[in-house]
Amino acid sequence: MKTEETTPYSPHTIEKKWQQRWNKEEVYKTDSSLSANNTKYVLDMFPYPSGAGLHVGHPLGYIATDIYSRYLRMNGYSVLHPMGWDAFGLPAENYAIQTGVHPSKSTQKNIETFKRQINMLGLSYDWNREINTSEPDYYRWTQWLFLQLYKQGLVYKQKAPVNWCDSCQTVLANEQVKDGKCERCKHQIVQKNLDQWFFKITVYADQLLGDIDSLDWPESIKLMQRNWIGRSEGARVKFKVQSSKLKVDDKVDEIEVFTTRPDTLFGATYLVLAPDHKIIHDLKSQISNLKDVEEYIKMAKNKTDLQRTDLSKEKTGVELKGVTAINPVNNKEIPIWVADYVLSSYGTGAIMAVPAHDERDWEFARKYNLPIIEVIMPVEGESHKDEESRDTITAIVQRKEDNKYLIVKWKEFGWIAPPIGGIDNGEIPEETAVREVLEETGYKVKPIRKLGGKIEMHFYAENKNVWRKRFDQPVLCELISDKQDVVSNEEKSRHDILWLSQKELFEKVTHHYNLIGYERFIKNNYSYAGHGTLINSNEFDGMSSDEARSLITKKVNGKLTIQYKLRDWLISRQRYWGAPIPIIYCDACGIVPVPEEQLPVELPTDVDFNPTGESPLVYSKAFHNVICPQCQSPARRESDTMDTFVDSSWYFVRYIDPKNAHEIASKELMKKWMPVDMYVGGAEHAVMHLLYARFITKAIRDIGYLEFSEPFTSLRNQGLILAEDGRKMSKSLGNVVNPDDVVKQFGADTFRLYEMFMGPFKDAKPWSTRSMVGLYRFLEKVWKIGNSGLKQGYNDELQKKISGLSKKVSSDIESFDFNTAIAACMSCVNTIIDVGVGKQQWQEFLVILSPFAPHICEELWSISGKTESITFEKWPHCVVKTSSTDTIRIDVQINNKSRGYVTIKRSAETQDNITKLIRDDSKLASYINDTYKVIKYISGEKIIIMVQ
RNA sequence: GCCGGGGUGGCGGAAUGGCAGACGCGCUGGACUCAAAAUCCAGUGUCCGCAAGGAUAUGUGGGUUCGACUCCCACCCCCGGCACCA
Repeated sequence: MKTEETTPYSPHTIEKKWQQRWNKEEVYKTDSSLSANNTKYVLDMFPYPSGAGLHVGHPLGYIATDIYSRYLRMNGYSVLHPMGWDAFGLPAENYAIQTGVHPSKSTQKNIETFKRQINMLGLSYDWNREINTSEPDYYRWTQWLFLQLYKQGLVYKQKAPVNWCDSCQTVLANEQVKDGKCERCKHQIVQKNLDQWFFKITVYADQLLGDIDSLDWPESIKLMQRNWIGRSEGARVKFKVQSSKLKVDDKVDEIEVFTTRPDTLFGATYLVLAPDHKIIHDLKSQISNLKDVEEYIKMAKNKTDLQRTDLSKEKTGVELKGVTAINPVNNKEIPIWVADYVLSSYGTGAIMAVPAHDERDWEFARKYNLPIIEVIMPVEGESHKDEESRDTITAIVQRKEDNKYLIVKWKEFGWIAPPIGGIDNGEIPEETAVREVLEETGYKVKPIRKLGGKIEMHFYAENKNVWRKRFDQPVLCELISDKQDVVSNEEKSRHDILWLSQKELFEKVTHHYNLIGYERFIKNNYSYAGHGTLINSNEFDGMSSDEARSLITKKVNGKLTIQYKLRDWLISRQRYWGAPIPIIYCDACGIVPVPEEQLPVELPTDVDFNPTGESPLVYSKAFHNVICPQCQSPARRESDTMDTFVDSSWYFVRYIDPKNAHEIASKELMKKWMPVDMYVGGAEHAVMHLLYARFITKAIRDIGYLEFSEPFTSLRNQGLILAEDGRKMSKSLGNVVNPDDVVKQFGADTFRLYEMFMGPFKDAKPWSTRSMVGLYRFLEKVWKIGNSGLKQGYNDELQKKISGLSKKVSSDIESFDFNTAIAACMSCVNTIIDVGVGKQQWQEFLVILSPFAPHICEELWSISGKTESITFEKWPHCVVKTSSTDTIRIDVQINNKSRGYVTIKRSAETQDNITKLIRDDSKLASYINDTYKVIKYISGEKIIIMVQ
């Protein structure tokens, strides 16, 4: 292309010009008329307006939704694409403590910065719908929501052990505690018993779990939610408590446990209570070693969560002497222990320990010498008709010098297995093991002990041509001497002897040879946690775990139940900068909800922010003292505020109708827009925000305000943007990239393209300022083409490319593969530079590029003669040209190597013709000689394979 | 430990089971220039070769297939989440 004198690409002039114009003409204002159909709601997770301003990670998601929204508009949709501020929160309050600047002031200032930065990127938000959770107009409805939930019985107040952060001087929700530390300030969390408000999210546990399946969300997020909700099926079983001192009027006569494995009840050899279990207190008078017990409880209480969950440490516990429990299934007397490996907050806070079939109980039982009874026999394979049944042993022989194991390789069948043999009449398994090892290998061994219980195995014996069932007992043996006895020739001819390391065992030992037994042995863990066949369980012997669970539960009058890990949502915060909880305490009337017409309960301004452990609101006379709405006598207001996650659990509803003074949002408008079609944000909200929003949605639905159950139909996560050094961007490392600087240097369009081009949207990827020039160069090329007098011509090769481009970019935008969409645009521009472009084709190209780089495309669009904004231009839908259907491409492989392809008319597609084509193709012909022939030709897959 | 997601040039990354490395960065050489930037042209996985070309190559080892980055099995490593939930 000739280098003509054109105006240089000057992004700042163009971008400023178009941003002003879009703003003035309210191009992005939502068409909110009820008649508008084909609506889409595209939403970003709204930011907390921090003092640091916009970080380059924020726009990644915003640019993606902007591209998505622009694409949808061009496809005829009416798009709701709003932005707002999650403005309540601790940082603003902490800033106030340091500087004395009121949070509303600093927040307002931060919002201005954020907004300026967002606008500088040319993002197509409808600012008429801007919301701010810290404004009374907004939190009035947060409070209203609280009252609705209260009315529904979904809110309660309770003294409960809560997570207290001494640094933040407030409680935290379970979800906000990471590794026993405050998620925000990393301070150690302590447990405090406080009177706090809770939302009953657990009421919805079942629905929250069940509805996950229907969501178009990343599987990883769905899984995290499922795990967080943590549903387990099991049973509650009561154990009678027995004591030498037990009096008739004693209240405590039983302990209820929750177990997921009622089928193992015969193996329950002791009970364990959590250290803070109420029953311990009630049993006090019966416990003979009370001092030891109290000391243990005190020690356990002083442990931090981090210490308690340190799995590398041994479990500890203490027996309650003087009391015992009765296992209801066989009336056996078993000891009761207290140990902090049992949690009071899950199930009943008490467990039945089955050491033979639970790893933790096993570890504990071994340490304290508690009895271990096997009641489940593992089963490998499935049973078949006419099985032969035999009792066998597997001898596990370890050589001390090198820790290798004695293994036999069967020549005829290729099996690799330890010595195995049938137990003869009158033998005990240990004797069989010694005998078999000697017979097969000539080694003399002595038995050490049985490894766990028997294992039931079903397998096909190839050598005998029959299905077999074995009840196999693994026996650990020790080598007496390295010397081998003479082995009979018959045995020798059948197998070789190998010594394998642990690792090799897992790799080489073949199929049905006792892998369960091995694994349990090698991992030094003889508890078997899987299902199987019951043994040592009286009348239930021989049943499967599945059959036995309900029958045993029934026999002991237990109850089959479902247990969740999910706990109620603690929403009280002892801080100022949040929505006040709309509750009044009256000496006469008790807890009185603030009447709806008195909302909002506004935050006072006469407060001292310095944290005291109580809400700063306590010290505001104007706020604290109030008249009881019921009896008009003096009363006081609740001084706690709500967790900011309450604000963000419903904000997407308010965007629908942000200025409505009578309702949270008009039902008609909600019907029109909700639920959110596409929601984009970071994966760090996998369980908190996203679960809370789902819960609140279901709750409002049940109150009658919504007609759907899930707020976010589709969810996409953006990946983290790392610093150039590959580490996380952080102020302290000094590696933060400021979007202002980048835009100043390259312009917004380059910035947008770069962030989308960096790599897959959902992946973490490092920033590279150096690589940005590539995108700038690309736009310079685009600029040059757009400014060099366009021909009227029409180029076939290019038209094919542009049709393909429209298809490629469409599908890439829909699947959030923005990086490859941009690559395709670049490739197209390279073609244009090579072959030239006609005006109409150029305009089509601009439309395709415009969602990514709207400013330059608007400018070139107008330079090309258009007067309307490109915003609502119709997206060029590729007409799939069918002219090429009668020719097909046949890839050619010669001697298993792809060498090229030939194109042929479908009608002429015969092997002879193809053979000729290959011979005529100079490149392909160079790979063949005169005697070559086509050996295989797969028409449907367009593949041809030949051998010379 | 368990559950996810990944391992492809110097770098970011492309590849419905069909010519691996698209696109971009960087680098090398050349053109333009007094010179340098910018721009343009050519090249760029590795090894052998003057070249044509050949060999080799997608974490490691096996397997399925005419054909494997892609599917299956085992292992190693990295990232993220959960973690005594009975």
